[in-house]
Amino acid sequence: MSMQIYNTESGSKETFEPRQLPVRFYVCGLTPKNEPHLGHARLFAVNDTVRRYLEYLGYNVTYVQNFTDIDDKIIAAGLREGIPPSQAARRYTESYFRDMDRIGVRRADIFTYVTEFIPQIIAFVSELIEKGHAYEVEGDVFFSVPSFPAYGRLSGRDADAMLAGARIEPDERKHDPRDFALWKSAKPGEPWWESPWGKGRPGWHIECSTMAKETLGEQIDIHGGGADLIFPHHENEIAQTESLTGKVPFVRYWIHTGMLSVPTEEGNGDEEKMAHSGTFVTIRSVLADGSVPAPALRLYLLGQQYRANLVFSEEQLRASVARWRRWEQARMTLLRLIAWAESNASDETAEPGEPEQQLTEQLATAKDEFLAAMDDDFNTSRALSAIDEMVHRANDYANALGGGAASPAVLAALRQALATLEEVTGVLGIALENVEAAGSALSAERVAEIETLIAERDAARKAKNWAEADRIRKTLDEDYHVTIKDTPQGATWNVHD
RNA sequence: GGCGACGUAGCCAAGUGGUAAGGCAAGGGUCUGCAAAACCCUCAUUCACCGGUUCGAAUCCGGUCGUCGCCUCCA
Repeated sequence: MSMQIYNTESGSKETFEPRQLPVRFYVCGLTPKNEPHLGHARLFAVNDTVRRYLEYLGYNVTYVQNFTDIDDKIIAAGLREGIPPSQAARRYTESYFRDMDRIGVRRADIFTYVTEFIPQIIAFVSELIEKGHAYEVEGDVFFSVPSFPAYGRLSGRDADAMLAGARIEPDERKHDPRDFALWKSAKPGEPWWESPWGKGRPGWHIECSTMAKETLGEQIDIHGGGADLIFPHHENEIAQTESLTGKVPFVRYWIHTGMLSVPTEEGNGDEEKMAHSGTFVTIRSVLADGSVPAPALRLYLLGQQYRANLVFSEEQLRASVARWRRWEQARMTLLRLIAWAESNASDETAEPGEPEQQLTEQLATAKDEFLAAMDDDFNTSRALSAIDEMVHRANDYANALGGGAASPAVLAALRQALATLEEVTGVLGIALENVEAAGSALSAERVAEIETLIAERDAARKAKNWAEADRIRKTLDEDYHVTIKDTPQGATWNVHD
């Protein structure tokens, strides 16, 4: 079964066949005008997962993402904070990297900034004018929608619908109400660049057409973005690029991620799309108190098929934290058992026993399901279930292991289970250790103290001095925030909140 | 008003013709000196509602109700 991708343009799943290698993948990034919110987190986590899966399948991928670092909202952000627009853009670009690093979104191969492509944008616009697809009016340049008959192909809108539904008064300088700005003349006090049409700056839309062409070429394989960009942004990108190059299609697969909304404060069951009317929950705020490890947030965001709209829910976020902790614990258990098996090796037969064979088969079946789910338009919800199954089976196997010595077959089975678990979670970009918690790691002295106490407790337990054993456990719990787990292979511990 | 999507258990969510995955929550049990974690069992005769097609539908068709997104800055 080959991989299927739902293409917005056709409205159906299509077999993925890249035009050429590397796969050319462009994602509409954000306008750095504020702290990134959960909607951004979802968008970039989803596209990062698509990228990781393509690479997992063996494709080389060139992944490009832009920052629209000049825009009305950035100018407003600069005014709001009393800093130049460029500085506001830089500040929130840094916020983007900070937050995305935390939730495991890998850096793009190429990040493009609109302000670094002004000459190319001007050249693009000039050529559109020469080819009769654009016209200048008083320092502004507009794209002529009627010059591009295929307009509306992506969003499924016809001209009548677009005109009938228009809620804003069209600029009367436009030849057609649907025409949109390619270049905007500068108003007093705004940043500007020199152009053949006077001082001004790029309109929204043209930057993506230009930067995609400059970095990936005239035709690309995958273009991602939020579902709210289908119209007009992506419709306009198609019009600009195809009018310029004459090559169709500009994009082979359009991938649009569903919107994330938050319940309104009234609590009446209504919800509002994130970033609409200024309503948004920042990534930073969700991760602030440490109760939601960053990988668990990513797990939450991948919990639904990416095209569906998602209503943010604290309760579901907590459910994802619990799920992630179970995975994390399973990994810890495997690591612990592998260490134990390595130091307690027996020279028994290397023939795998019934439990080992069973575990191996169960994990292979679950992995097949994982791959089938990902092949089916990146159905991460299904894929997560497959990982649950792996964790489940690994824990089951671990529970059945006794003390004593481990045969080579046991060690091999444990290593195989760990490798499988890390492989599939790696494809989804979900780390199985809380790197941020590890950053506040205990000192060596502290660890030594803890291990001394554990040794004392073991001695007390061997002597069946339960009162002393419990006293030590209580000390560890309250003074060291350490939870003890007794296993057939010895006591283990971990730090809790 | 136009375009599109959706409506599955207490919550979230897979499932596009063959008899309802998974997670969280809840209840019971196993293991344990007691715990913790894990594991086992239970938890939708039913998929918004009404008709229709079919041997058979959550899945297809028609209608009704409801929700959401886009059409305007947005990821």
